[in-house]
Amino acid sequence: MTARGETRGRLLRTAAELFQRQGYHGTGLNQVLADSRAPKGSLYFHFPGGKEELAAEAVTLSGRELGEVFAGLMEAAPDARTALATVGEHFARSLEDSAFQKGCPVATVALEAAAESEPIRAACDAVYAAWQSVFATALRGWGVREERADSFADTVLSSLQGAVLLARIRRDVSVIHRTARDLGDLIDGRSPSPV
Amino acid sequence: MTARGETRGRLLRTAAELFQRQGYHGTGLNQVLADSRAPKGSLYFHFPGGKEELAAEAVTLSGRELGEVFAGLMEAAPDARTALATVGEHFARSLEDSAFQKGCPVATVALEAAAESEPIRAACDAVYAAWQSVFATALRGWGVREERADSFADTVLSSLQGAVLLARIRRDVSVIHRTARDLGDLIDGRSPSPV
DNA sequence: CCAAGAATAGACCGATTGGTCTAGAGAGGG
DNA sequence: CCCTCTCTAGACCAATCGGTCTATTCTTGG
Repeated sequence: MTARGETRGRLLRTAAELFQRQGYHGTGLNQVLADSRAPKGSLYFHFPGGKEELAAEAVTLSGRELGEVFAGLMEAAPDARTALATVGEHFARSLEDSAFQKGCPVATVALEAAAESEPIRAACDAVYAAWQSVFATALRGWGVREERADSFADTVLSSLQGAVLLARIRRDVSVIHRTARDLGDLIDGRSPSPV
Repeated sequence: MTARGETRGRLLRTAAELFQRQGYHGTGLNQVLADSRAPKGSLYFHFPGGKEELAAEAVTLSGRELGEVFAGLMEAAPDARTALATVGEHFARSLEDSAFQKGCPVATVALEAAAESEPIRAACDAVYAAWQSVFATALRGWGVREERADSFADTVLSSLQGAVLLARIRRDVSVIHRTARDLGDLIDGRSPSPV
């Protein structure tokens, strides 16, 4: 019937999706259970730590997947400007395709739960660290000075996170594209491109 | 005894503080009531719309106050670089003074509730629009080309929001300072300053 | 073929949630 | 003085919360 570990995976997927849309406290376990078509016993069998453990793993999962998307986009892009535009486009499409419900899969849970749950905070921290590393590696490949790559990658990560947040609230993705372009200007070290 | 409207104001203050620290769904009305030393009847008398109306007004309040702080800092700073450093310093101190519990008073509630409550979304939207306007005005005063000021102000707002988010998760404010410096570089239109 | 462990299934729990409702205290104008 | 309106006070409600527990159904190795 159900393959080993399938229920566990389905719970994780459902949880990741719901946490991304509704946040940590805004998502009830009963909803996760119903959407996963799993009984409560299975949840606490696979995640003895309860909601907290489920959230930490869900964030880790979506973070790893999105990180792999980033890495792929970085590899395919010829330069920083193009890469940032592509990443911005990815977030913009995710927002628009979900009626502005799905922004960053980490940010909401991070802000909500980081103060009260160390495991969740650590999971979010690890995801952001991995993303930053992807950006830093790519920037080095495009000739950014070694000692500046990490710092720049942080700025890229910050700006994108903020832009996705703003876009979600405004229900308008244009801020993402403009921010991505400004980041390109910054990394190229040239004066901002005229509009 | 209690002056007119005093209870209402106390409820708003308490709510703003708790929502900033714990988010919308993470904060129960009973806690707001207890911290405000107000009975439930008063809450629903002053805020017939319940929790939703309370949150919208609380976000508006803290947003306006922080916006005034921004305006003051902009006015006092001689140039964009200095101003951004000062704003970053303000957020950094808020985080450190609160054991990384108090980041942006809007972002958490915005991400949590924007999708499910239009009044709250609109309130957050208005706060961000006001902040953006403060930055844009200041940038124009520092010689940024008129048609670029609004767009730059958006990038500044995005980057700061993201940096404060990252700093809170990492429990390390350095990303705020570095992002503020990079923003200064961008606006000055010069190559990034060597480390 | 059967015993043992893995996993499912859901009833059940106390606590808490946001919200409603009735009663009465307090103050100000007539 | 007293009536009226504002506001306080908190009991009460159904619904939902995250979590525990026991019973049962699979699956698999011996």
